[in-house]
Amino acid sequence: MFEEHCVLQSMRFPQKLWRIVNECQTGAIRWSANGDTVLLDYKKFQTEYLDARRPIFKTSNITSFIRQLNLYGFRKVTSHNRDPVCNSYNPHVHEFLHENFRADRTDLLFKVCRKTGGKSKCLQQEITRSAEEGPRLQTNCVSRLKLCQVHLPNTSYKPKEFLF
Amino acid sequence: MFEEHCVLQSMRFPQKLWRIVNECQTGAIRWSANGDTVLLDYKKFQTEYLDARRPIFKTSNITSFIRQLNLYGFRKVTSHNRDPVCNSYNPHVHEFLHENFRADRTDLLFKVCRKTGGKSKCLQQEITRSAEEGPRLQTNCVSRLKLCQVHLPNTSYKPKEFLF
DNA sequence: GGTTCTAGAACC
DNA sequence: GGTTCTAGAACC
Repeated sequence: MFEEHCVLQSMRFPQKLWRIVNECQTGAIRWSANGDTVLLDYKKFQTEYLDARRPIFKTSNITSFIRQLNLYGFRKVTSHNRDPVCNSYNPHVHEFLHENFRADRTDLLFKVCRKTGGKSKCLQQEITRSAEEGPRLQTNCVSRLKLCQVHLPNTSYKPKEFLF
Repeated sequence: MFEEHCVLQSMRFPQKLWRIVNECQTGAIRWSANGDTVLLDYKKFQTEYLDARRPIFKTSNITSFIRQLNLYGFRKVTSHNRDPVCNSYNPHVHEFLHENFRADRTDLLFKVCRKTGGKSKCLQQEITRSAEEGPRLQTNCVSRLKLCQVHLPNTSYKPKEFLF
């Protein structure tokens, strides 16, 4: 278990995040029902994963963690197409989307990389983004509508297996 | 007490903040030992003053609260001239400085105003800042050195009277 | 005027 | 590559 913790610490941000989303059992961080976005409970996440006494990330600051998400291209999901878990009863839960950060898709994970000031190393990501954006979002909206009809509290995507 | 709460809600940010710094008894927010900066315990402050069930500010988000501080010209105090309370034993305590936000100086409070994109309404503040900056900081460093020698835990400036 | 999301820049 | 502080911009 101690060794496990050391492995986590040494990983890069996207890999570390993917691992944590899959292993967390408390709802601090989890996949949305579709498995294509991440649901983050700021309050729980701070307590469980940003505790300075047990450092997993180098910061204990939720703001710095959000900055990392943005630097890696995650975007907040707002407005009508949020996961139904993000409602007024769960004010601390926020949803983040990255085209290439999805449950069961470790094959895409290499495309999640840090945005740099100048030219990005994630060339492939840039190229494919515009082509995928349109249809994906459409599909997402339809499935979200269905979800809203049948949603039960705490329904969220359960990963089938851990690939790391 | 309920009425009191309504009054707080209707105040502008600097006045509201000044009031809270003076009335808070828990250490969530308080004056530094000198009374010229504000010590903010993110964790306690979130619980006590950003609770969505008892809204004082319109946000329950500590990040938005910090954005307000910055918009009004508060700056984080970093490096060696921090108040001794801001140490590794108090990881949630952060210190903020505004030239015109000080204990017992309500006469300066009108100069604490929102930075706008273009021209600021706080013309007087702009003019006096450069003249005051040098000597004030020097004095501050000396007194901080003394404080470091004699510092006792939880020592902080106690306001003499509430002027609102 | 207040809130939110994201990014710039400097630093480690 | 990660962290921190601050600001831009859009929105309410």
